[in-house]
Amino acid sequence: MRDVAARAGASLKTVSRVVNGEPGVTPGLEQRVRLAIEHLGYRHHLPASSLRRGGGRTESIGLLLEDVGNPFSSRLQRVVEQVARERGVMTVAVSCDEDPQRERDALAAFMTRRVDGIIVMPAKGDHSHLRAEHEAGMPIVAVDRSPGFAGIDTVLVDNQAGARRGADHLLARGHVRVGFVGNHAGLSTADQRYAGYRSALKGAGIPVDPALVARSVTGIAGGGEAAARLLEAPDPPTALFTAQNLLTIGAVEFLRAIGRQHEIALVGFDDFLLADLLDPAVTVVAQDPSELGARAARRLFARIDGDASPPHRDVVRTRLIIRGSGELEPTRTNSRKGLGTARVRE
Amino acid sequence: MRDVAARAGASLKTVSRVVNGEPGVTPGLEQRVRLAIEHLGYRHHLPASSLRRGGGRTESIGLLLEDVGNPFSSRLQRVVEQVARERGVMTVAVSCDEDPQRERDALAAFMTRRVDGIIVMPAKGDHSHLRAEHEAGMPIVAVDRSPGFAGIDTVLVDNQAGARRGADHLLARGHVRVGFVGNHAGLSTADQRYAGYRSALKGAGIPVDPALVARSVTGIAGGGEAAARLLEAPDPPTALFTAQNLLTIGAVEFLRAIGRQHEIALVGFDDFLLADLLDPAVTVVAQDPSELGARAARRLFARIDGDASPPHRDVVRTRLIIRGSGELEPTRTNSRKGLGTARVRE
DNA sequence: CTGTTAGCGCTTTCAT
DNA sequence: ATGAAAGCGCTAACAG
Repeated sequence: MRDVAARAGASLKTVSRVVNGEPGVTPGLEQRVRLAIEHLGYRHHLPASSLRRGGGRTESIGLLLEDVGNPFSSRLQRVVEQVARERGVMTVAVSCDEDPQRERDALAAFMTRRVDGIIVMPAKGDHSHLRAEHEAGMPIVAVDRSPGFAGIDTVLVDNQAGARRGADHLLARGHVRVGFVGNHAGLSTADQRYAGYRSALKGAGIPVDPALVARSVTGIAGGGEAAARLLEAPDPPTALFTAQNLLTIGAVEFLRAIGRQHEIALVGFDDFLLADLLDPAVTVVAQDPSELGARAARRLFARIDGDASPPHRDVVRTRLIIRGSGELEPTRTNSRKGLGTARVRE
Repeated sequence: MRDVAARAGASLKTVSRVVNGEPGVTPGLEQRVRLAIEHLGYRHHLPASSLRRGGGRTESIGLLLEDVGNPFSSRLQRVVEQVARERGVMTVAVSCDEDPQRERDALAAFMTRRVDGIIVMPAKGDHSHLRAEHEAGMPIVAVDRSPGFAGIDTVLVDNQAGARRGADHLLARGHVRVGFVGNHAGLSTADQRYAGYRSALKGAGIPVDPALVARSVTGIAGGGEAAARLLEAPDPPTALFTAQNLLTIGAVEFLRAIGRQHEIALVGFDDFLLADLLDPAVTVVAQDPSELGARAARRLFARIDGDASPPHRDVVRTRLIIRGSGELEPTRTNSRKGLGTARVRE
């Protein structure tokens, strides 16, 4: 920048003015400065600029996700990035794979880098650090999951109502033995979905049978294994409610592998690509990650812009998408595993 | 930091030493400093630190993708982020949706933020800016697509060989009328895949029929429409080769919608989740985005660490995954479009 | 082992 | 309308 000033025969401040588009520079001078910039290949240095500037915005935000590879997360990221870009802000995304330690590390790294704000999908466990950073003045919005304490903006999905809706859908079809496969117990979303399942059973006057419940299940493989385990119960389920997208996929794979995909009803929480092309197509309780991300981003930027209103709590509704797998009738016979066993359906 | 020094009764430099874990500080003093840091809630300021430090690493890299929402991109991002994290480096991801203008903007933004390096999946079109930044000293690695000029490290997929393999697979099954559905003509990957298709036909002594080729097709909906168009040709294809994951999905949806998924053979380029659960399961030429990302990231960090060797050109092989859709025999009857119109072929 | 001084690249403040 | 000087938070270089 010094070189630019020298070459243009202007002062540092003038160059600064031109670079930042501030008014009060003679067109001729401005032209000379621009030429010098062009000629020298000068690049504005944002970090240095932020340093001196009041408030010191870095024009970047942090996004802390479970796993960028999960379709739900990546759609969320997509829209957050888009909203940020419209403001000239870049998004730094970190996957922490449900690891609280990594979450803490990433949060610390965000602080150190002085991002302007953070959107976080809290892992399970302790969130005191989150609270600490927030109280230190960092704008933070929790998305998809409750941070476990008040005082912070949150944008959540109506998990309990959605899960209840999904389970009710199966019960309405006449299913009495409905299995539940859920992810990480202790995670707010997982717990709420489980609560929704319980509430549906309770509403139908059916007791919860522990043999039909698998919790803290992880990933596609885990979902398949859990489904297998549930179907081995003495009095096995005729329907499954899977509380997360990967678990649903795992269950679908398993049912298909044993050739019972048209026999065991299935409703999944969270939609996924191609769910409508499977056979049977998978009935799901759909969330809207784009909506979630957009609201979270807007909330965050409102805070960054100085909004000091009390913490908001925004809840996005879910939608039941009927496709076929959730509308299968309960089988009357006791279910048998394995292939090729003929059975009566009635 | 000044406050910390004052409270600990030490100098700024000593605090700096403690913060950076430099040797040569008396344990007692160090303890006092740590206490003061804790008490005052002091946070190290990385941007300021970078500014003064030699070379001024920002400990961040830029990742320029087509669309973070595409599974291929998000898996790539995942692994890049992981490699970066192991070095304490954060990843700034930007989706530019094949828009060259956005690509330029994002690149400029990366420069302005002084990222330590950039991994870019070049959009089609002009890449002079890429070259310019690279010559200005920014470490850059092109991934998945050729940047259109030499001099820069690239990590590519063997698109042409992979596509040839996929098309050959269909030809070997006896198909003579093989349709091609590809994305953006002008994009290196798309062009290479098309070249692979042509080379396969040539090898079989079959001329390329323009009526069976759809290029510059975009997205799931586009893939479906293109498949529809091809099947309406006077002498329609008995097999389709779709050159990108979304196009494959679109074609699958369409074939299924018209009930001919067991009749028209299909091989897709790029694997996708659940491809093995569809009916028929979809035969694909699989790429390995994780491998691609890992190699690109390692290459980038080698450059960042000062590697000045000539540009590398790394090619990752593809793998044909046989699942069913690509092994369907050519139908002898003339194909019928729509529903119910019978026609004779020969 | 510890502290002082200078200065990274930029923008503020205040003069001119 | 333009510029000189001071300083953002930190660390390199050199003292003590």
